[in-house]
Amino acid sequence: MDEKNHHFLNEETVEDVATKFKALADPTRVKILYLLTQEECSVGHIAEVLQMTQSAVSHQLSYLKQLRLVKSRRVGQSFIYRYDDEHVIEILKQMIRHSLHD
Amino acid sequence: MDEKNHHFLNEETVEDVATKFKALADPTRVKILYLLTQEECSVGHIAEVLQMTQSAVSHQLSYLKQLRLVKSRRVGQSFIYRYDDEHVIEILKQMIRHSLHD
DNA sequence: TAAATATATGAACGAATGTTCATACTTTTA
DNA sequence: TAAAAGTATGAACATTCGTTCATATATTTA
Repeated sequence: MDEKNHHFLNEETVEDVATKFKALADPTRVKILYLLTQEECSVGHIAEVLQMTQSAVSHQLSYLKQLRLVKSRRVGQSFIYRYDDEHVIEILKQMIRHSLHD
Repeated sequence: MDEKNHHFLNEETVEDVATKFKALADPTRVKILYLLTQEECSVGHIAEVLQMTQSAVSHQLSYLKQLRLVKSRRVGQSFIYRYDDEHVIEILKQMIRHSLHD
């Protein structure tokens, strides 16, 4: 077994992969991102729909934005958020399908 | 926007999805699972290849086993591990591809 | 321009996480 | 059967995480 040639991922790639999965590794963020697959949302709307405080939602959106998984634009006094990484969203949908079919 | 009909995931599904992503949300576990995509491995072999202590590897394998992402069989005094959830492995590979192509 | 509305942000706190260390368990070998 | 080898496991520890609370910032409205 020790003779076998392994293919290794460089450390940077491993960290990046783990970081992106971490973004999906929390129920609140799963709910937020799943909601954003269906429509653009303001912070307040998300908070209302998910029954969470405005602050908690805002913190999580900041987190997701920093990873470029969502982006926002100002509309009046609101900020409208939408997802910004189709590949990650596709992976989220795939995991949801996997969970539902078991 | 508030008129729109949302599709909601039930709480159980959300938790399951987040739990599975959490399993992939750590560099060590990414490395272990990626290694297991290439060959079955004993605990000691993984520890040697990944330059980690036997204990740390064993703990992570227990964690992954509990989630049914890997399984093991005894061979002499060793335990040989392999992955046990093809869908999750496919998702891991997909995220790796995503990271490499950006 | 003062009040109201929507969001962002920093501090604080308890809970969860990943590793290490010591040790127990199981199988093989001498 | 005693020692060696491979693995599992529980406790402890520092670190990270997600939320809450209080408050700051920015835009709109009266």
